[in-house]
Amino acid sequence: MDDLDVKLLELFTDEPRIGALEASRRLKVARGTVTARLERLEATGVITGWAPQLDPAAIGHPVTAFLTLEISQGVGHDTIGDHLAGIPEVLEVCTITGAGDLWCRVVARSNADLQAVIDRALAHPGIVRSSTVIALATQVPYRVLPLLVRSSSS
Amino acid sequence: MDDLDVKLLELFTDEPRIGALEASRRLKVARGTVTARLERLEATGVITGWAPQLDPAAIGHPVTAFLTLEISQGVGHDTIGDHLAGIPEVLEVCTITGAGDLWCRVVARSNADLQAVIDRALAHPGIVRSSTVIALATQVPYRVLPLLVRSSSS
DNA sequence: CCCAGATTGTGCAATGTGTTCAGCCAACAC
DNA sequence: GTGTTGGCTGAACACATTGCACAATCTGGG
Repeated sequence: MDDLDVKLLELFTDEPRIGALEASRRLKVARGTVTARLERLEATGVITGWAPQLDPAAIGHPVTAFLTLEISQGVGHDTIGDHLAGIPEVLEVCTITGAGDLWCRVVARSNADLQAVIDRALAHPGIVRSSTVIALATQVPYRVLPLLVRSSSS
Repeated sequence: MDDLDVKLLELFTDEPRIGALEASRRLKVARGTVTARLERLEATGVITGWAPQLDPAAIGHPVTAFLTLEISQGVGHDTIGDHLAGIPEVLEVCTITGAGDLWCRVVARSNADLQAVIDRALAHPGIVRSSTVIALATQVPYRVLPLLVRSSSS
């Protein structure tokens, strides 16, 4: 994870559709080096994928909310996780610190639809309490790159 | 946004490095159709980018936490947003419902480092209160595709 | 019925990819 | 010092893919 790796990732983040050859020209290295570096970054898990990023808002789900769920004692997190994974509007689920808690990101077509989504999410006897906050605006869109640029030492 | 669009997105999510030609073979459509569809999906904002996905854990930041910040009256969200945007470990910031609140996702090298990151995030006079939860495990990794598969009507 | 827009299949030149090769250099162990 | 290893380079090659343009066909709505 040296300077070249960081430059590569910056370049491919800015202009993902350039190929190995064009990247090698920009960075003034051999094409094989670009290929090898990218392979290594994928092998070490730094690059987890090249899938296209999709915008839930653009496919009719402009409402985002965060749910915090409290799970009853004795019910596995995985049980609830599987339940939530079955709901398409649930985009992400994490276990968090606290008394057996889960956090999840959900989206919906409207505030009314959000209610329905939440109802579906909560329709599991293992969930004893929940709280919801609605995301109003994105101040900083999800990003990872700044981490790299600063700490290219790792 | 019809069935073909969904199949295209599924295909490119599963195997992003296949090209237009290979995709056209798999879906049994003309290459030009694949190209045109992808261009349209990008133009309409459904596909927001093709950047490689990076794993913060793989670059030395395995600790994830969610902060909820309460902002003092009269201080703009943007002010705090800019402050937070300047911190590389802050990966995402949203305004949320509630009394002038912000939510953010931060990562850190360790629990000790997390403390330092949080201190930096809170080092703004406009922030009057905060709470932190640490993400322990990912039950459902971030995804969008299930939304499409179900609601390909939109 | 007619039309605009989408899709198709085709062809070609230009470009990029996968692969391999030998040569070079720095770091390292002995 | 010597030898070895690993990474980078520049080059070559066959092959696949892309960008672009074209006319033909299909399809849904006015």
